[in-house]
Amino acid sequence: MAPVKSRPIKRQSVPETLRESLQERILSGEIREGDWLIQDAIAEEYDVSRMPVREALRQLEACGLVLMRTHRGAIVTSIPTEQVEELFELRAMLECDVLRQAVARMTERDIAEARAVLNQLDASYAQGDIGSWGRLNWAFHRRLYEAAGRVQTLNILQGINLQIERYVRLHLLLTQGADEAVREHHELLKLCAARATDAAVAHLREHILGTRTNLVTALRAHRATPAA
Amino acid sequence: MAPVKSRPIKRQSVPETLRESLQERILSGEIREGDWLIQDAIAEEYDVSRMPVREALRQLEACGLVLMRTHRGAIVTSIPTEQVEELFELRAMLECDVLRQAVARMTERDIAEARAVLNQLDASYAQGDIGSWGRLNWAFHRRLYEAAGRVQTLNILQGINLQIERYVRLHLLLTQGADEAVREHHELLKLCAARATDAAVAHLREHILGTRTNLVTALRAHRATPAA
DNA sequence: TCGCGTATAATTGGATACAATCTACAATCT
DNA sequence: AGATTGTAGATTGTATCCAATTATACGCGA
Repeated sequence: MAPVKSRPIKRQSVPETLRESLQERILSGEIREGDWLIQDAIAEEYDVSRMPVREALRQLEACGLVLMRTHRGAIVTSIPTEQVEELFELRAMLECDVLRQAVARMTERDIAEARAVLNQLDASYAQGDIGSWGRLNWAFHRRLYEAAGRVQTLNILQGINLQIERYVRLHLLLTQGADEAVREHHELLKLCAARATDAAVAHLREHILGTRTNLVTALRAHRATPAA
Repeated sequence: MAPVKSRPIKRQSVPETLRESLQERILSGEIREGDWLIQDAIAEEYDVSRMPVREALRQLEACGLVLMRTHRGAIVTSIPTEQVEELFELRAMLECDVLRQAVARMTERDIAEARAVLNQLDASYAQGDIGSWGRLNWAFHRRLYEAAGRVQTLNILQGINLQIERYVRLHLLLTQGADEAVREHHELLKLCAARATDAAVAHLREHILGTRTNLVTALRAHRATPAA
């Protein structure tokens, strides 16, 4: 039997698997768009063989973060600005739809747990922990939608979030702050708690599309500069 | 310059890679939901080592067709009926949105090529070639939407299509025919050609949601039976 | 007879070695 | 000089072997 040993808790924000580590390095920008991922180099760096590396790369390919071509290796993908814009518009459509269904079924517990995540989100924002902010941002949105019971929609939204997280982080770095988003989150939660469905959905739409506009503008400017 | 050498054409409907072969066997129902995929068995069957099998399984896991658990192997996933229903509703929302944007930008060439795909679709239907039907059905829809230039939306729709194709094929097998869908496809194309955007979108919505209702009903009945 | 613990078999995860393929550069030909 | 071809290096794809883990079957005792 297990002795009085402390449980092997998985710390949440520290990448454990090879895939998670590489994913985090891509999302954080340490590994940049267009960089080649050499299996041998990664294997040596993590002190494993190339096999686990290949598995990790396959998974990253599935997420759309890298592209693998036979006998040519894996390259970190880059999403054109127009497609980043498109992804935000997809978010607006899907999240508004799922939020509408969620609000009607939300329990007090749902509200409370969403508020708890929001508090963590505020904390990470106050500390300037961009990595946690990106993760918690999606966690908050997701928690709001869970009452809808739309598993497949959430899966797709999670994939979209993974795609855009790189640019959300970059946006935070470039603009140094997103006070507006913080306020909008609180307002959104308040509207949900009041069961003001239409107002909540409208607010969410503005929140997402507003972020889209700001982020896309910053991204265009960033990409226009030669090599800042 | 290139001599009179014939191009090395890849035949489209014949699975070439291991992943494509396994995928086709899952979609066709030869490998069923809940079946375990034993690496050794597959490796021997295809006369390769287990390495390529593992790569293929990882890719299938990425598509959502199989689920891999460490040291426990890979199992063919099964989508609950409610989630199949949800996927069709996602299709309705996303495809209607993208069709609206596409119709305005369609050229005569777009129409003509969509019609060409539709003819192939009719042919495969006449021949009872369910495998080709499933593939061409999506190809037709996709061709209609391409003018919208919504790359990310099409990617997501392609993923959804892959998930539901198993059940679409099953539906065709069970109900022995989809004359209604054939007519609706022609009507949809006609409305697009006439640039009747609202009518086309409304028709598409009915087409998808109608298919949803029929398919879900059949699927529920099929799954309710013990082991037919 | 049922539950439990152990031993054995089956299966997967990873490491190393080798073969196949691609890229880059230099030498050669027109 | 420009284009083409050949060769060397780097990189990926696959096979084989071993370790780690899980599932199964058997035996034991209550």
